[in-house]
Amino acid sequence: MANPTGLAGRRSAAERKPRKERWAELIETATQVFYERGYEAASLQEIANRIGMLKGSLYYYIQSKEDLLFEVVNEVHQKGLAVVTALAQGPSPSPLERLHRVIRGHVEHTCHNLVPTAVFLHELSALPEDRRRQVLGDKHSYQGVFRSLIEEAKAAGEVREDVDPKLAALSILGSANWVYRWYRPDGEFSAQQIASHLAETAIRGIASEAGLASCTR
Amino acid sequence: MANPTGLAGRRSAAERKPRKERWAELIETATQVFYERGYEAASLQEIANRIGMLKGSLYYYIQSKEDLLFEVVNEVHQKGLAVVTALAQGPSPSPLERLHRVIRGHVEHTCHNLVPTAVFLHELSALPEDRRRQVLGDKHSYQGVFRSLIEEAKAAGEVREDVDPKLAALSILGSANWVYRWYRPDGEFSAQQIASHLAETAIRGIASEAGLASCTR
DNA sequence: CCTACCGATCGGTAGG
DNA sequence: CCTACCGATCGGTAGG
Repeated sequence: MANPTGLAGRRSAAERKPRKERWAELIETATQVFYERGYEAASLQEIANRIGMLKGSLYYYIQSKEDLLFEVVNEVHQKGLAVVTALAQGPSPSPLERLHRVIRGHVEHTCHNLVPTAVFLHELSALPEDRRRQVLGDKHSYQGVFRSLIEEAKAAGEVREDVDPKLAALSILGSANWVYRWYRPDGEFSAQQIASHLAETAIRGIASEAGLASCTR
Repeated sequence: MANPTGLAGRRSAAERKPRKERWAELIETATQVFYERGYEAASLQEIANRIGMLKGSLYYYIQSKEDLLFEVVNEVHQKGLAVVTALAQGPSPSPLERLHRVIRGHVEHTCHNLVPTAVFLHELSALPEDRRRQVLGDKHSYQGVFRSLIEEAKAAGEVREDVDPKLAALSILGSANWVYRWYRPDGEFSAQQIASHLAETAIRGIASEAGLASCTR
């Protein structure tokens, strides 16, 4: 480390960065500290230290510590949801193929945005209920994307009759989300490898014989 | 509530309970408070209040707050592991059938012990590394049970050749563990329903044609 | 953004 | 287990 004290050192006013730039730096640092310590255990003091600012000065940018968590969590949720909905709407021979693509995309996005995703999945519960709902939206948007695809596939006869779409959606989302707990960029499995495996087994788990036959992978 | 202040009220020395009884009450209360607030946000003050004791008096039973988390987390982990290993070793026509049973048992155990399980899965990371390892053991015991069964099934030709047992184990554990995030005792799905679904889809996800045929459910 | 604070609460302890 | 504490740190603020 260039700075063994962990303090970035305060700058003179002349070095002040543009507000937008500072804000981005602040969010990035907060994400990292929340990831390492957990939201509750993370202190504004440490965040301030890392960006070379006094703790009180953070309030030039925020109204409360909670604002930081909200921002971090909201940002990654929007991004992830965008990825997943885009893939779900794309063209494809069959709903089951689209589901396959959505799972892959979701898992790869998780792996490539491990730190903010982990904060989202682990610390969302630290937000008060109203702000949590503000992030998630009134609908179960994420779950809804998966569920709709499964319903569609079921209507097309590609999914077994005894499969409950909501239960299946929760199950698939679970195996996918859990990835943040064990994936490591330098680990033995690549993001693509994990994404492919999860998508493949999830599809096989719910597909009817007809559905399985229609997937030519 | 019988006591609207949230304080249980202190007892006279004559009402002092046996140490073992008090200890059990303490652990149970700590589990609940950790569940509701998260470990970091939970205060010893609140735990003490709920059992009608002064905060300082807790140190008659513990050396640190961390002791409480360790105890809670260790207890439920041992119990869960016992359930799963017992089921894995039981008699059965095929390894895949045993895996089916293990997944069901694991999920039902999770649902029936939702609060301590949630604390285990969510707050384990709040323990320092050495005590975390002390809980989990040096081996990945949980993951190992699932992985071994999958390896066995693969050797018996019941699992597809292209399935990586470790990846499959992590995937199945993920969908099962995630249940603590959405299962509610009064929700629309029963523990048995969820357990059956997860087991069924997980098996179908990895089974070979021969393996699928050998499972007559 | 810094200076200079504050009240509240936290985990924990000595001594009985 | 209670009495009676303590130092540290926390999130947050007034004023510039």
